[in-house]
Amino acid sequence: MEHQNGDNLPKGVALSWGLIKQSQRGPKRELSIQQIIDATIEIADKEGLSAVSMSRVASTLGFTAMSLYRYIPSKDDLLLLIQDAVCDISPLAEEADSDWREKMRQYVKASIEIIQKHPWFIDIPISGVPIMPNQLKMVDRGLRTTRELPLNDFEKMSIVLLLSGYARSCGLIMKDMDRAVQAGMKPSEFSGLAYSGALKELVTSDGFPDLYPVLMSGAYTEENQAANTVGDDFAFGLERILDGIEHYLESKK
Amino acid sequence: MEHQNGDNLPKGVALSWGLIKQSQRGPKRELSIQQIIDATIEIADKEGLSAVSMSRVASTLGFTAMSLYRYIPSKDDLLLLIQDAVCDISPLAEEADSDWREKMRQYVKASIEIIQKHPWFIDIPISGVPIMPNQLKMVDRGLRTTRELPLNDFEKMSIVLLLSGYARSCGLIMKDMDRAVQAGMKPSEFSGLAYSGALKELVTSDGFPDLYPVLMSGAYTEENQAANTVGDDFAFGLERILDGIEHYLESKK
DNA sequence: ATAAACTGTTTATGGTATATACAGTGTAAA
DNA sequence: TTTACACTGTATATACCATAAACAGTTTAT
Repeated sequence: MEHQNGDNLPKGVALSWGLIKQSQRGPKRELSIQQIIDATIEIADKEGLSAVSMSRVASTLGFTAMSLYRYIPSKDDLLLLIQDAVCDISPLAEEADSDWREKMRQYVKASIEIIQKHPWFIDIPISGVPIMPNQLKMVDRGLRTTRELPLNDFEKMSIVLLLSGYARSCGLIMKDMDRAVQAGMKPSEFSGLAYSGALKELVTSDGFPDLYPVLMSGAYTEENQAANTVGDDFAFGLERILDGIEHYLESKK
Repeated sequence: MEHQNGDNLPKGVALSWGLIKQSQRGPKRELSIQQIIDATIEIADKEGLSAVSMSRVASTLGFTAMSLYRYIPSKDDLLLLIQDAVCDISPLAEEADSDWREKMRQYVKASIEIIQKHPWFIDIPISGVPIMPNQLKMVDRGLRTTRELPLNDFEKMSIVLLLSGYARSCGLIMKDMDRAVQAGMKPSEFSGLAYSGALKELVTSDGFPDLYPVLMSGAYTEENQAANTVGDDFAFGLERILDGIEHYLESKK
């Protein structure tokens, strides 16, 4: 039996699980991984992921760039760590006494909110199936929405994949909208995206027969709707997913 | 009326639309944007996105790094261009005489295949709503699956969002699986992901009550299934989406 | 007391994207 | 034909970046 601490994990992942032994000798540490993560998130929130560099993070904390490497193996690991950090949803909303549809709605909503609070989240490419603690907490919470349902494990995982993928898609678009609004566009006159005017000249009815009417009507760039529009669209797609799941549950009886 | 060529577009986007004027004077160009794009894709396909640098691309073509800047404004633009380039699905499969469910299946399949053929695709963060020609071709094709359906433009866009987001989620996971298999893991004995052993020691039933059984059964890391498993999972989620859409269509009657 | 193991820093290396200045080249206007 | 110009690809230079290596100081175990 292998009772190893699972050290074949990437170092950044091992760090996030707290699997790093700390020997006693040597001076006390003046920094902590948490401080580094917090500082990095603050920079990324304010100025975007491109503003994050090792020296920038370090100087924010009053240290040199190289000092960070006593705590974190590489910048890529740091990015994984901040991605995992913002997945911490410890104080999760009331979810006890609601049906599975409402639980799934809340799960998707929570996932989207992470992206909205931290738009850089989506700029960090997903390297694979989640294996970090808070990300797995999210998966756990997603699975919880299916706890009472008569589904096998594969079915449950597929549903979580469905929901989280949808949340990611919505988060991406809502991030766009938020950014456009913040950039000073009045929702009333131009709540759509910045390039809708140009697109309308480029998208022809010949080359894009099905996109053309949707673009012209403003539905593609969400022009003629208030800020809650995407919220509505978001809800629409989600309800279709939930309907599909419900239909499947009924078909199994 | 503004009959401008829509020059408020980002330069890389304008390039992809062929909106760049070409004056007559000066020496003939020895390169072309297409050559650059092709060379970049070839490098990325073989060695991953991290192997792509301006000098690497240029030297592959027998030129200096700076020469590329006579064709492409920046590396970021180049990445957008290759992302759009592989979205070219001109020879699209038979889609004429099939019902909408089958059309949607084919659309999702085509989207996933792009990611499988070009695993770097998902490593390029999506900057926003698609505005490049081939990406819009994909959107157009997605909308086409809804042509015969009694839906308004917003409903159609929501459905395309649903389908493309799901394709992206599946593509991500299938990319993982492919990579693991290529790395030499025998599907029979260990078709799961590399870290499932470590995870099983870290994910406790207290902290992850709903994930724990799923992980232990092997469903999370897809251990005990052949390579086509994800194909099955992929199909499962998609059928739920389609059921949900069908349910909605019926409810409108 | 001493050696070991750690700390943060300094310095150095090789990489990156890309601004700028340049010499050559083909076309358009004189 | 001459000349001016707008382009070409290149060479050079800048400023950044991640991070390896060497270092001097500090705490603890022996």
